[in-house]
Amino acid sequence: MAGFQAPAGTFDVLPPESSRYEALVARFAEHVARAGYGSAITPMFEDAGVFERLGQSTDVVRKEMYDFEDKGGRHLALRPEGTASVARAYVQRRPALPFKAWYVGPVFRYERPQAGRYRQHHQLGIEALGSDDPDLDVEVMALASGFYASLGLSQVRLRLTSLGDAACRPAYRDQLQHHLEGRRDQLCEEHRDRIEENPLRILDCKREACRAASAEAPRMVGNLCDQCQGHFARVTAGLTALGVGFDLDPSLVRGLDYYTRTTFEFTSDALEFAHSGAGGGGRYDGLVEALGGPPTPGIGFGLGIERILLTCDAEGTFPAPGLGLDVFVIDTTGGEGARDVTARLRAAGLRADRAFDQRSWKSQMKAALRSEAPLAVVLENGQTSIRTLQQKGEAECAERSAVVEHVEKKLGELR
RNA sequence: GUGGCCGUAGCUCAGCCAGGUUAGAGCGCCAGGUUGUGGCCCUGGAGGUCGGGGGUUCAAGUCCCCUCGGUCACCCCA
Repeated sequence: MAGFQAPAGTFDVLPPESSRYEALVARFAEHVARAGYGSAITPMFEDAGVFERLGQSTDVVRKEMYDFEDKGGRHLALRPEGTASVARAYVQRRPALPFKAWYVGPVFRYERPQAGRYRQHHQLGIEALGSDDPDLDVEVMALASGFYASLGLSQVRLRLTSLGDAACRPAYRDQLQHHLEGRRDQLCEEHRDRIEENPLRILDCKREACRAASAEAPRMVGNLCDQCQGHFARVTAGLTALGVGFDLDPSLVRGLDYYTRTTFEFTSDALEFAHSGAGGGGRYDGLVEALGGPPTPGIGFGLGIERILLTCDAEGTFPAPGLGLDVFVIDTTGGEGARDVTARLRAAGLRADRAFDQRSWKSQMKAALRSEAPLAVVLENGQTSIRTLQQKGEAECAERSAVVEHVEKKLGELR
């Protein structure tokens, strides 16, 4: 166990599990491409200021960011989430609106690792900039919801609320603050002094003290301005029309401060509470402006790949696809035959693997069976044969020179 | 960042509480036997700085301290 290990909170994804990651990303790409989202590839690090615009009361930025100074004295940070980079790219490049993009990649947060919680995890996400049409909110949530469903997941729930906007949130905030101040000594120790900083966060506190104190507290959804209320009504009606199930959750508060209006989270009932969050997102109509761009509405979501796969495990769905080998070459005559035949099979477009190191027949046979290839080509003294592997069958002799054609024919018969 | 539990073979673990010959098992791996040259079965083999460092002791996998990593709760989130 001496030597190097992956840094705390990071991990390696090796075959066969890695094929599951790839299949998940491929499925996501296909799913959102159908709705007109193209892929955005942005840097994994940015000027730290890009993320600081996400809000100073968010832990992800305030205390969990991997920031550092580079050799040129620039203050940079590994991205702690995906939205800010896409928004920054929009401000810098100004693609035509609406701008719809998806992304995949690692994000970094300096946290205490735990099951389902890492210092580097991977997110899939989409962002749609340039429209405040509530139908776009519906599209975004429906895409996420449909993606979970396409994986065979049935225990992922969409929880939804509206956080209002610049017109109604400040007034609500004051009202909430006032309410909580009257009950300051009832709050848990942690939150007693955070009423001014972020009173909304207290609504989400799990401690009995805070829950009691905030039980009667006014809720944002009940204090929306007319426009936000209209927007939210269109959103819920749209989801219902499309058959996307959701639960209204007025206590929902998300970790990033930039959210406005529609805000949502996907949680899996199949996972432990501590890491049950499988994705989340919402509208961020002020973010582009905060990053120095023109006032531009936007909405998007980020989904945690590891959490999704944990959920798949818990629900017994979306297994890792195999390598999909067509044929495995066994050679007990020294290896030159395997070298040449394998090369010819591959050149013909087949997926072929072989054993090395002149192992025994038995060992090569075991490897062939393990490979899950349906066929084996067996090279022995003066003889070449083709065998079915998944069930015992007669070996068919073949001319060495015609082995590729023979394998192709046999594969055709098996399918 | 706070607290609890855990680190022994590639994997899953026993051994530690009451320190004492060459540290074990199952699975996996390699070789041989058996089998219709094939998944079972039988025999043998390779593989371990007992996470790392320090200490106590005649003697440490076992006791103590530190450290690294994992895990659980909190915090927070994907």
